[in-house]
Parts: sequence; C-alpha cells; structure tokens
Amino acid sequence: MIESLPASLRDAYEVLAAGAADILPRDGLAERLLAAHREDRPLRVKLGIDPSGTDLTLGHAVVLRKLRQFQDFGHLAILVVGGFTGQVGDPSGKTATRSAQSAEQVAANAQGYLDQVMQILDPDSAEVLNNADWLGSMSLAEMLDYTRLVTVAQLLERDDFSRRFVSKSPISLSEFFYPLLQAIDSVEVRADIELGGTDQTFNNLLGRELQRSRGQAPQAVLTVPLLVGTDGVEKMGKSLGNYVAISEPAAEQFGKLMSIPDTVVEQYALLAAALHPQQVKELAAEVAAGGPTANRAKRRLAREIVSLYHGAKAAAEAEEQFNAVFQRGELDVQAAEFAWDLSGSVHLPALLAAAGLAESSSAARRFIDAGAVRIDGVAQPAKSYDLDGAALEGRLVSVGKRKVARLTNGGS
RNA sequence: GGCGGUUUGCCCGAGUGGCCAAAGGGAGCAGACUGUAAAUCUGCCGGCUAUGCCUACGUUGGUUCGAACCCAACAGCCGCCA
Repeated sequence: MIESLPASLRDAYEVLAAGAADILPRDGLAERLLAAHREDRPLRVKLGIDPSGTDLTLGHAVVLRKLRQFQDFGHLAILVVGGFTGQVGDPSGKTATRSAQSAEQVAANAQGYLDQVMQILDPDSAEVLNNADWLGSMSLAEMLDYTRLVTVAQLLERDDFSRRFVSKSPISLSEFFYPLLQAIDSVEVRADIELGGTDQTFNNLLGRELQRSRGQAPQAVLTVPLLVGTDGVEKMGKSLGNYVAISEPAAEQFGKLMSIPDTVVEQYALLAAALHPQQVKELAAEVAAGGPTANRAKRRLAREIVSLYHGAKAAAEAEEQFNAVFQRGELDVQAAEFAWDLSGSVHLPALLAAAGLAESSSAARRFIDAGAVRIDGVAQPAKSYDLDGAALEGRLVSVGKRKVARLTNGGS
C-alpha cells in the first residue's frame, strides 16, 4: 500500500506518519491519502478537544502539531469541542470517576483555549464544531440504536475500565457512554482520520465501527505518544513542573529546552518541532556525537521550537541572552525591577522572599549561606543578612543563575 | 458486623517517653566541573529580622515535669473472618 503511493504523496506520507505512536489500520493513512488524491478533495481530520482552563504545554501541542501538518498538506482540521461530552467526563486513563464539567464551564474555557490552539493551527483551514449541537438533540431511540453496536465485554476490555472493574471501584454508566459519544462524533463530522493521544485509541477505533454501520468509509486512526517532560523522565505536566508552556517568554522556553537530557532530544525534535523526518534524523545523529556537536544540535532544536511560538527573531534573541547569561556568566540586564524601601538598613532575607527570589526568608538565608546570592555578580558572604540600603539601589540581585531582579528604592 | 495490623516531612522509610525539626534513601534546590546534557564531588532541603521562639509525626482528648513514641475515642488504609 505504502509502496504503491504515487511519488507526489510519498513525502506527505513520510511527514504525517513520522512520530505517530500507532496508525490503525496500518495502511489506513496511506489509503486515506490516496482516496483524497483520487477524489481531489481535502481529508477531514478530526480531533476531539476538551477545553480546560490551563495553558497549553508542548505536550498538548504534539497532537496539534500533527494536525497542523495535515493542514499544511492541504487537509481540513475538524476540531470537535466536547460541549456535550465534557459534561460526562472522559474516563480515559482515570482510576476513578472524573468530575464532569458543566456546559457553562466548557463554554467559558473554550475561547481562551481555542486562541492558544490557533497559534498552532491554521484557522483558515479549520472547522470548529461543538458536539452538543448533535448529541444534545439526539433522540433516545437514535441513541439506543448506536448502543447495539457495542458490547459490554468490549468496553470492559479497556484497561482503565477493567482495572476499576477488577478492583471493584465504581464505573458509572455515563462513563460507559463516553467512548460511544465520541465515536458518534466521527459519524457526524464524517471524519476521514481521527487524531488523538494513545489513551484515545479505543474511543477512536469505536468511531470506525459506527461509521461502517452508517455506510461511511471508516476513519483511519493516528495516535501520538506522550511527550516526556524537561526532566526527561516523567510525562510533561503542570503538576510536575517539567513543562514548557507555549505562551511562555522566548528566553524561558529556550533555557528550558537547553536543559533537556540528550536522550530526549530526538523525541522533542520529532514531536515538538516542525522538522522534516530527515532533519530529525540528522539532529539525532549530531546529539549522539556528543560534545560541541551535541550542543549545537540542541541549540538548533531550541531555536526551531521557540521560533514556532515567537518567531525567528525572538528565538535568536533568546539564544543570545542565553549565551550572555549562561555562557559568559553575565547578569540578565533585562531583569524585572523590584521596588523596596532602601532607606537605612535592609534585611536581605526578607527582601529576597518578597521579591520572589526565594520561597521564604528561611530559604533566602540558606541561599545566602550557600553562596548562591550575588549582588552585581559578587557573591554575598555567608551570614551577612543586614546591608546598607543606599548601596543597593540600582543593583542586580541574583539567586542562582535564573532568578534576578534589579532593585529600586520605593515601597513602603 | 467481628478480630488483627497500619497511618511519620514532596515520596519511600527508621524512630516506641527527654539526647527529635525527627536516621537513611529518592526527588528537588544551590555550589564546583561541564555542553544550563550526562556522570562526579560538596552543601541545603518546616516557619520566623533567628545562638532563641513557633508550628509539625492521621484527628480529638487524656496520662506525664516532659509525648511522634503510653492510653481512649474517631477517621483512613491493609489483611483475616462473617
């Protein structure tokens, strides 16, 4: 199948298949690409989204980047907002019943969420639909008709359900409906392909069944893997503090990306950047070479990713700032200002805590004693907690290499 | 419903009446080295303008000059029985 693709589709296939955790059925993607080519129409590529209030991270962005690639090859992104399913709560990967969101909450979250999503997608070839529009008005008879296509045994095969079943923790009937509802979406939007994380595999495959029953060509399913966090071990997530948010300043992103372990550079290049699979291979080889070559490769990766969200110019500036601060050991001259009463004697631990450079004044003392606190780059001696305020005005105070503030006189 | 066990800091886990802000490990943070990578070494890892004070060992109450440690009740978790 893949071999039989015309040359013009080969490259598209290579790019679109790159980084996928799974493509089901195996030749489904190639088959759909061929069909679109034959019929001279764009593919309808579905992605279900559950707007949450949070900032998008590079982890969330993986599947969106994949969708963007489809757009770049002329296909149509179909975003299905879970206005209805959000009220049910996705049981995927959960070990307990998930708290459902009200329709109002979903709507409130949707706008800010979509704004972020559209930084990655091309809004001109994206359709945003809300599944409340068809699920909300569906008759019970119609619904029951769909339920005939799924058996309980099938549902129980999913490991999140089976684990809960075995351990006798409750599974509400509404949760059983979730995969079905999501599958009905595929019928409604006539999806050619559905994207999702690996945890969505079951739901997405169910879409095929329902489509077939309604006389549609079953969608191909393409799942993407989870992105590992900047620590290189755990999955990227807010609670672990190992994430890079797409809305973060360029310099922050650059720095965080430079700190990822070598072992995950290839993964990031594949999943978080917009590089051709060929370029990813080159990058991986450079990292494996070690030394300065590896460093250059990682820089390139960081530049590529930062450029996606802030543009090439900002990425170059971020790298320059990185060089200044971490390579030449200069202080970040663009440090935020912090106003504090500098008349008379100043208690440094209290100042550091108030400026957010330390979590508490006790922690600030520890930093001072450890030699991590510098004033204009000069390490503060241990146990020296009280300083003359007049000598601090306009100075740069730093804790470690990342936390810096410029002091100004003010405050109460 | 009955009996037994268990509950310690971000996580794991020692401690069973004063020497306990609580061993050890992991994670994390800082310093040295470096490619803000890895590996390695060192220090820190409850709060407080601080040679002391305060809060903390599931919750509440009690015994005691003194409780993470003993007692009681309650709650959570685990096991056995019904």
